[in-house]
Amino acid sequence: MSTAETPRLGIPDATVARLPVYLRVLNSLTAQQIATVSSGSLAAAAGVSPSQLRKDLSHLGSYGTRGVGYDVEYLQFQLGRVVGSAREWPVVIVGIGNLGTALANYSRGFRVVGLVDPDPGLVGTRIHGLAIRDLAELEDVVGGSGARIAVVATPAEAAQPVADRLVRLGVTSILTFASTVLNVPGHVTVRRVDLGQELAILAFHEHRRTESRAGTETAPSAVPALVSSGTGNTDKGMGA
Amino acid sequence: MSTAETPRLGIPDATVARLPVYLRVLNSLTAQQIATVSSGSLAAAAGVSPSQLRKDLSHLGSYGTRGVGYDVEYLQFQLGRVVGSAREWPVVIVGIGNLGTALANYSRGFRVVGLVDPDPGLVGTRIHGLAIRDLAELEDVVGGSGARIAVVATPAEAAQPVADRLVRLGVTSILTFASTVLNVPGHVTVRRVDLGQELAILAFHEHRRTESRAGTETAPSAVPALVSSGTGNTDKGMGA
DNA sequence: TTATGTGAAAGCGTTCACAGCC
DNA sequence: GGCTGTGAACGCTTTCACATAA
Repeated sequence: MSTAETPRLGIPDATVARLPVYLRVLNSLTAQQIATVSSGSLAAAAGVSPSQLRKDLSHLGSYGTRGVGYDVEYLQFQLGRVVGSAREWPVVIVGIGNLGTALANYSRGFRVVGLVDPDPGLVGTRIHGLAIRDLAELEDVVGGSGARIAVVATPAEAAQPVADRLVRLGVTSILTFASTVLNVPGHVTVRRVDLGQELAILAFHEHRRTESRAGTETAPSAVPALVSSGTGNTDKGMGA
Repeated sequence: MSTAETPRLGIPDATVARLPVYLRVLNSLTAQQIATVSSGSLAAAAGVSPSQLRKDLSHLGSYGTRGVGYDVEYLQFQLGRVVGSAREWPVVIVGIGNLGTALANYSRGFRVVGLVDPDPGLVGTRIHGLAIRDLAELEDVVGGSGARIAVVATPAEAAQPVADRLVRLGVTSILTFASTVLNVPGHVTVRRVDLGQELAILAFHEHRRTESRAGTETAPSAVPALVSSGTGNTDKGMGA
């Protein structure tokens, strides 16, 4: 063990969830031809505190230069290596409604290799040159592409059966938009994004606001704000 | 202050994020004409542990009956009251691409009162009877509807200017799908859903899996699984 | 002097275990 | 007996403060 080339397994989940954000900011910095960046600026752009950014990066290794900052390109490379975004993962999308279509048009960091939908009127349609295939051929599509990541953008009632088939086909990562909770074996990673739920959470915050405006005898107290701008800088001070 | 009718301000954010899930399960139980439910069943259906469900509900009040469980309809009512889903919040959607359209078709617990897009080819088109209006008229649309919740489903570069205008119009809750981090005043709640990022996180997990399969000299160690099925029941035991 | 990297402390969230009530 | 409600323990995440290096 000479130079610390070890990315070290065991990165906290919370950190993993933020790495793609950092990577995106770095991409934007590269586009602006910015070669070096400090933890303060990078953190501000990513909407986190500088110390959190440094702690996050420290889990991957020491890729910065003290007194200077981070070399954008190098850090970008290292992050890309860890996140796996460097390699483009094959992804299969099940359910080509508005949401599925939106995903199909995405193509950063991964490659859509399969589109599946049960609607006969949709089967055969092409998105970016890729034809939509029938749900019955799911086994073929997944098996043929070797995809391990799948997106479930079907109605709620279809989600679980589809997930079961996906898991049987060797899929180990699922992104679902269905409002139901998917039941999968422990070795499968599921991420659920529920648009209705996101709005319901916002509704709660509005509800709380109007309630406190009605003003019972509870202290007014400043609203904490779940996610605000990254203005609450800590550390020592912040560079302009 | 006699009976505990106080929903108590200061519910943990993590709990707030789960309440809509519980509410959805309760709706489904009502549809099945089920009158009573235990924390165990409800938790299983929601994909959380029974103790977590009970703790979550305990923040709202004591709405269950010991030895029996929860009255579905009553709990549904109380949860709806807290979440604010009972009242249908007016929502404005900016950016009517595939994502915006998907949102526009949603209509549970809130009411879409405005659709806005800069594309002249789209302006005038109706979704569920509501006409898409030009981005230039955003002030009119938001002001006229009194909406406090807005969805930003625009390309990344348009998100910040749109958010600025929304905030100026009195919007205090924003759901954004743009990959950039929105800069807003502290009193505004922002929730960001980045589809590309969700996939990037899954890609990381796949990356980690294949890496540990390649097996460097690091200990193999069982993969933790970020989100699995709720099979890991704790408490005492689990019913069927 | 600057800005990173990191132990230590503080803050949250989840799980446990059991008291309390039906 | 059964199941809820909840203090206490535990573990994870974030923040702080400073040692470290250019």
